[in-house]
Amino acid sequence: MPVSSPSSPRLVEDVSDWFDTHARDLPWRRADFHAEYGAWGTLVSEFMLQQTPVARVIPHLAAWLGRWPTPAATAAATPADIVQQWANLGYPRRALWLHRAAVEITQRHGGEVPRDVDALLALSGIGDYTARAVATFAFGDRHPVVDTNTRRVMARALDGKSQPGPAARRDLAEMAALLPEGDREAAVFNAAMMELGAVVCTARSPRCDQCPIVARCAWVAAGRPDTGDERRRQARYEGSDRQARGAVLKVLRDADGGEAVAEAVIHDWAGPAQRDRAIDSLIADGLVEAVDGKLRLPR
DNA sequence: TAGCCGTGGTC
DNA sequence: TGACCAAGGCT
Repeated sequence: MPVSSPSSPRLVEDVSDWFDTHARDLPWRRADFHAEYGAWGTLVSEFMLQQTPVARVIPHLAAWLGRWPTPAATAAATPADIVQQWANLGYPRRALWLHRAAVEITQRHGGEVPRDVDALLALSGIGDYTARAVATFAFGDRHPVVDTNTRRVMARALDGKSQPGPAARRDLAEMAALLPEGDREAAVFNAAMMELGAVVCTARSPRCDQCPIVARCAWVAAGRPDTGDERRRQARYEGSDRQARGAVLKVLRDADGGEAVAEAVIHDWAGPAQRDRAIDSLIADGLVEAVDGKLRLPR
């Protein structure tokens, strides 16, 4: 007898059925998106979705793929163009990693996004989540795809906890044990768990009255207790080096030719020490170049 | 592995 | 208002 989902077959079925009727109509879920951009489109969307909300990604994704529809086209762009086009999506190192991944795909894989998870993991900026997301959603293969939404749903429904613990390799095994047998069914279930966590089983104020598995949720059965939160808390952003880096980069993105004198990136809230620290770290990351006392986006 | 890395919306 | 949160990954 196939072990499709030993502990909760109905849970898998109900989440998948709910997804069939409630899935949001997102660009990267449309057939014409896959027909036009293939696995590269999926890969780019997943890069942008790393820690950036769906609503902010959508318009940037269309513009990006319209400009650079293939790995080869992306690889041929300059880092300056890449960082500029990334605009305010945040975490601009991701833009550089995406560019690097495009170069690697062009060099190692003949310009075709690899299907193998290990080959995907070997690309810049691709980790456990993105590698399996591409293999599953672009190629239809059967892998556990675990993001923060999936981990929260599992923590609540299966473990009776209000929030998931810190991300761990064990999450992949837990999700793998739930996956239905068929490739197609597994892909749907992966997407369904993410969707449920994103729109119903949310971090704050979950909509349990709209949940397809509320009747089998361990956390609800326990009375929705606050079981604590072991996740790391984000460092304060206001006044941080991250904010200083963001401010410096914004000046360069907005500057004519992506170039500005160092003095022009001073900010009232950042002293010269923090400014220099931000600039140095941006240079170390390859996001900024210093030439003749001027700063510019990398060429 | 813990700390770090943007930006803007939400409550 | 400020803390929390977001389809993570790298070092």
